[in-house]
Amino acid sequence: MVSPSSIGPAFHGSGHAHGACIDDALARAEEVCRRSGVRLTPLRRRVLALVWRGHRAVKAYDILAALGGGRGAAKPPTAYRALDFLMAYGLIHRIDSLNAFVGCPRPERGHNAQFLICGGCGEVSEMDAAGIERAIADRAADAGFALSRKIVELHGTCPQCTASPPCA
Amino acid sequence: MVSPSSIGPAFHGSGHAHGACIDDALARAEEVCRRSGVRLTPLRRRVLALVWRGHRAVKAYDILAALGGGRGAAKPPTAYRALDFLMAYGLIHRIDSLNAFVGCPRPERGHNAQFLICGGCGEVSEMDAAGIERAIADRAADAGFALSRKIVELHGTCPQCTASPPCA
DNA sequence: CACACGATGGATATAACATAACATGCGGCG
DNA sequence: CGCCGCATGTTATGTTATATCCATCGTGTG
Repeated sequence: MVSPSSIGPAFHGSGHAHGACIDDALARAEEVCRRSGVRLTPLRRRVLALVWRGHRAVKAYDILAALGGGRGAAKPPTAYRALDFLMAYGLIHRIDSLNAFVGCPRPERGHNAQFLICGGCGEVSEMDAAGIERAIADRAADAGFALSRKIVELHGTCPQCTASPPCA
Repeated sequence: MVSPSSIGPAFHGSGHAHGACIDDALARAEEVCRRSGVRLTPLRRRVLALVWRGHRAVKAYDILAALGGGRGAAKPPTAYRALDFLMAYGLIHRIDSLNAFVGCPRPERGHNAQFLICGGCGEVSEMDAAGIERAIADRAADAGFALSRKIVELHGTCPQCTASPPCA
């Protein structure tokens, strides 16, 4: 069985009980907000659940469309405000190279993150690889460069897609 | 003197003869195109020179505005097509986290690249740090992940800006 | 209660970034 | 010439993101 909240370059593939991933993410979010004294409002909760619809990065306008299901469609600021909030508390990450957002599997701790992004299935796997961070910190130090935000987005093909490309 | 085509995390600061950087970049581009049997047309040359206006990342619509100097203003596809061409031949890189483009100081060889991006002066410094590449390759291999595109964009503050922040 | 306030999010508009689809011009070549 | 291929121009539209202003709601306080 795949442990849904484990960290590392684990790709989930198509066969796992994803409901638990969503539930876990929401539970973690409740906890983070409780500790920070901020509110996980129904809207923010809904947006977080939408980001966690899968292990793929989700576009802001897809969120928006999903929100607006009924008649009065939701407007962009509604989605972006919720996404900004979730980012501020580390509950989601933005993947700049995709203009999209992905759930953070472990928002509870400040962490570094690198992303493996499969071009086949679209799955995004978050890592916190000490070796990569160290190499980056070393190089920045050599250059006298004070790091703030570190973006590492690695595109390629995950093991499942390498084994059996998604032809469907 | 600063060697304009040297590689490494060298920041140029404000005091260098930048004309030489532009001239060198154009000369390298001519050479790359000659070898590949493609044409560095006047438009492409102009766009490349505009990207090399400084060591900062340049936005597509700024290029566009600079192109449209005369009467019939240039349209977006004009700029994007030239930028796409320059990217295809490695003459410029796209900085995804800025939606902007920066000249490549050594297009002549296939290479990896990581970018140091100063939030103070905006200067972007391209590196090819073997240690970072190795750490990334190792981690991807552990995950059984076949890498294609590697994005490493490191935001922070360059030595010059750390020493004397650009208050002006 | 009346009021001020801060937080949330709805509404309107527009800015910023990017591409699709089709037309034109121009040089090379049979 | 007639055709092709490439580069560029033109028109329109799609996609992503933000600014600004306003309505609502809960809460603390006089």
